[in-house]
Amino acid sequence: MARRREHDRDALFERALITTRHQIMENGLEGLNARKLAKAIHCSVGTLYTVIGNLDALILHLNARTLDDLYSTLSGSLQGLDHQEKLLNLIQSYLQFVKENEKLWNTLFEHRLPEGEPLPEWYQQRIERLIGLLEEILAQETGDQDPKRIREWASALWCGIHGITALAGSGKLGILTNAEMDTLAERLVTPFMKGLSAMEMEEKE
Amino acid sequence: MARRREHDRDALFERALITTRHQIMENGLEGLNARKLAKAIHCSVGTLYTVIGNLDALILHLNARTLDDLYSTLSGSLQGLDHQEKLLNLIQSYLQFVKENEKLWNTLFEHRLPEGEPLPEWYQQRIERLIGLLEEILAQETGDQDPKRIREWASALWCGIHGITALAGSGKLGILTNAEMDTLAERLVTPFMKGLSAMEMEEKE
DNA sequence: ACCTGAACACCGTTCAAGT
DNA sequence: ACCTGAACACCGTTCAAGT
Repeated sequence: MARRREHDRDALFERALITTRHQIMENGLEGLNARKLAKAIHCSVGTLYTVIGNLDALILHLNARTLDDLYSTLSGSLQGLDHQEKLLNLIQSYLQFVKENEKLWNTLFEHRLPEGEPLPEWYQQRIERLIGLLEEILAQETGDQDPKRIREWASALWCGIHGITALAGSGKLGILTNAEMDTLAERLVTPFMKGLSAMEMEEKE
Repeated sequence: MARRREHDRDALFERALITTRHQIMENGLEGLNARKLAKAIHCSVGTLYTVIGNLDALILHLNARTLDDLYSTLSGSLQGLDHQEKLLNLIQSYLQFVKENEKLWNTLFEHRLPEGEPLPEWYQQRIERLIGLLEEILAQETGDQDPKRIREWASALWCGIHGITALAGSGKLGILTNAEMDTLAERLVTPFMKGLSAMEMEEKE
């Protein structure tokens, strides 16, 4: 019996998640609301809340899924490339994902937990897995052995690309420039990598 | 008579703006609300609305003021420096401003106009003035003459720094790294600039 | 003319009442 | 046991009614 109930609840949660995904893809995060969602999955608001806890938790699960999709896309895009191509390819795939999933990606950053609430472990791990992809490439590319420095470069570069997508996503990039995200990313990454190699060469002397 | 009324309305608007600023500095954007604000400036909600139009407009004016403060701070910090010091100084002053005005700075990006509404001219100009500071420095530093390319580098770098502050401001930087904003900025900017100079040298051959 | 605040149209979330 | 939806505590914004 308990098993049956569990299954029903899981199925309802899944329906809630998928419907949320659709609603956000169409109208963004601010188009989401509990009453509409309950109606769409054919249950009462009360039942919805017993299943999802609250809207924040639901959105967190949606975001985790978006991060999973991003990870699959990115790690897939690296298959069978030799290592010089990997970095630009990673970034290009990332930007393409952002463009194709604009509203979902915006939700990743528009949504904030109440002040002080930390992101749950299982959520943080999904982000770490992503930055791991970049660390690996940078370690290969630069030949640097210091994991702390690699992590800092990877974070800095990740932030850099994030800035481009964040401003684009909020419609504020157009004030700075007419350039596309891809152009800006190239303008940032190419000098950055060239500088890194130069620094490595100096160090070897 | 008309003059007198104008003055009263302007004074009330100013009080609304200052009080908003205080409320946001203490409780962030989501701590703001029309009823509390009206009470704090001793008028009814109705009167508040005749003066501010709506909350979006009020926040836009607050943000414009924050951008003005940032511009003063940054251009002041460049006075009397020789040109190699300027870039790192600009970025350091920027990061310090963000830290000292965390909630105001967050409001700059947390606040979004309703979908499709463009930012007003007078607001966009304040952003352009800021990017202008960076363009000037990059033009000096690289010696590059092409204004389009300078604008792209400036935008890319601005986005890069923005990414660091945006993730820090939303509490998500700590997932990537324990490094401080300053460290990350240095890790991004130093290779970037080194790469730019290397590219300029190659071009001259 | 101008100010007021009750009223409207929404929210997220809960819990007494029903089955 | 479980589901329901009215009810609570909020929002932003407006406008009939008062001065």
